[in-house]
Amino acid sequence: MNKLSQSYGFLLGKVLQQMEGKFADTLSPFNIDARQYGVLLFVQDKPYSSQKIIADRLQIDRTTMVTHVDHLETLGFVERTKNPNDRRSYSLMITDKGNSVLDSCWEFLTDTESEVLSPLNEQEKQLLKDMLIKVWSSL
Amino acid sequence: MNKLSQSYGFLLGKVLQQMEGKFADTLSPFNIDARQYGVLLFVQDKPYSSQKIIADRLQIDRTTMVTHVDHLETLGFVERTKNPNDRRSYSLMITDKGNSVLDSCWEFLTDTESEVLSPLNEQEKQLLKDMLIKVWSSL
DNA sequence: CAAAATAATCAGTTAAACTGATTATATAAT
DNA sequence: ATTATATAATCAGTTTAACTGATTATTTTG
Repeated sequence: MNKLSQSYGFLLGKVLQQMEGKFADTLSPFNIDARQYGVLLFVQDKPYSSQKIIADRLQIDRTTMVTHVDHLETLGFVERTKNPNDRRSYSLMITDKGNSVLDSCWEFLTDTESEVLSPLNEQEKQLLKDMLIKVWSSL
Repeated sequence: MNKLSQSYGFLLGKVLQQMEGKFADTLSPFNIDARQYGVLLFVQDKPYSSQKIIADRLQIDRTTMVTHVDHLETLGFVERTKNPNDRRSYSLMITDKGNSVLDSCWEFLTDTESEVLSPLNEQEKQLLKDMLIKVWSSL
């Protein structure tokens, strides 16, 4: 076994590359990518969030967030309303259409994850998730 | 805990994003990125490989591989020589300079990985590596 | 009230990977 | 042996995603 295929960066990247390709199969019919799906999930979970909040939590560039939200708004998946307590920012809300897209895709996306991680048993998958959450929480 | 921060795709992506940012600090003084470092590691491990072989093994697009190798060759880190058994392909060889770049960076890169994964203990890190290798091997 | 900070946006740039076509060489089929 | 097919590498041009730096509107601080 060589250095490259022992390195975390390489391994994480290749596993992710595989997943993202398959995610795209599910999401492209809805004209969004995995990051936009993530933003939509965030807005569903934390309604009234501002773009700044989402950008910070998801570590997405502020200007990139603008284009993501523009896109989701154009598709009618989220709505921007001015936050009355701070009119510089928007309160984002997911729409019924947005909710239905999340629902339509969720099972396919988790199936994709399971498919890619199929060499692992249930216990290992849970362990992997726990470890990744532990690491992500510390960032 | 919400759906997003429970999803493997999201978690893998964010952990990787963190690592790649730090890898860049180590590698940019040498004017290469993590993928080019990976190609260089591959060539060190499997000398005489063709671009096609590397592209297949590392799942990198063939034309992207051309630019990676162009770049590494320009920097004097690899050499292209025509394979006498199949003059369509090159045999790539790492140079002394290439070896020395690999050596100079390796410790910093593995330290970066450890730093990002620092919430995990040694046993967990090994377990994570084993699981990622298991998944990657199946792809 | 004036100055500094913040949220969102915009125009323009950079960077990475991809598409499709081309050249040189090798392999397979008749 | 000759023709047709396949392969490795390359090139020009496109696409895509994210980033930089400046601007506007609004809020907070001094």
